[in-house]
Amino acid sequence: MAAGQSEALASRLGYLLKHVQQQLAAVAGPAMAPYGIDGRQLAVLTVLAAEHPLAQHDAAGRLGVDRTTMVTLIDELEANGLVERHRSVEDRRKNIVRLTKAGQRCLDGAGRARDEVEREFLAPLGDELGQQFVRALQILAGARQG
Amino acid sequence: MAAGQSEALASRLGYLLKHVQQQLAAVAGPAMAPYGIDGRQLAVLTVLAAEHPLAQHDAAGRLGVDRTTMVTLIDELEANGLVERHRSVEDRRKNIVRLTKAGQRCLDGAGRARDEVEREFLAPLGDELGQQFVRALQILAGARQG
DNA sequence: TATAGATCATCAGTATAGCTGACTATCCTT
DNA sequence: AAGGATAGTCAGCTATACTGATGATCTATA
Repeated sequence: MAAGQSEALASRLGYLLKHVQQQLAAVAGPAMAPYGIDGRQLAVLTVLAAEHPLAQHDAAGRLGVDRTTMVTLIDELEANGLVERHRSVEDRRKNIVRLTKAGQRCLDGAGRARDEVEREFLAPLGDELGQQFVRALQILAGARQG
Repeated sequence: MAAGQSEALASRLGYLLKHVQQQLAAVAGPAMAPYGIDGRQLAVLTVLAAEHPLAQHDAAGRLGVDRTTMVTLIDELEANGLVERHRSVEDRRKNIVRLTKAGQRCLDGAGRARDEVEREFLAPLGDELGQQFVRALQILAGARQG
């Protein structure tokens, strides 16, 4: 436990989660920067690559973000040529969002960078505790959804 | 893993941390509400009770928040009569912040409520994994500070 | 077939958290 | 006494994310 921190907060879940998340963001941001995207945009590319085709609305659901937030997110990605919007032919209310070639390349590079950052980030835990940590997060993320 | 979520993000640290934190906040908020404070304000009360007397600047350091954010935080707590500002006699630049009687009562009640929320939140992990999870968070929070 | 209700994307406006930079008052060093 | 550092405050900015309204489209049902 380093300089400024408080002993009294060391076991407060909210405090710990917030600060661990901030620290991850602090190292992940610079790692993504060379690819011209941030973590949220990479997450969008990731779900688009995994599940295809995907409407904006469904992508928002996968990521747990608001529909209006997704509009902005896709706007940015589209402006950078990483994704394309296409009106769905089956349901013309929907925008199908597709990765472009450049989007796929960006995902490949930035995805690798992210994986490397995550590995380094978890390194202080060692192998076993690191895996238990991720498993615990998965359980907690799943336990109260929807 | 519930309805809307993406398989592809299940192992992404940033995604998991963000959503677990949001879910904790979603249950912690209502639990604090009866005491008229939120999680950030409770954190302030907690460090003030643990370490005493504490200047605003030092409290900000303990919590890892900006000095200007602390001004607002203390403003709110003071307006509700939970803390008092006093100019330090040794160093008249500093505001010593003290819990009032009401602040102590609030901390007692809200602190218990928070502890209960945290216990319930971690319950899906079981005893052992829950403890490993908290230990992992403490290591990660400490590993890269300052 | 006509109509009512739901869904999807978008936009404008709003709220909040957190920051930077400027300012004042005070302290410390020389 | 003077210069530089520190503590608190404030105004203003940015990022994030929400609500509510709107238009287009789909679905169900009478």
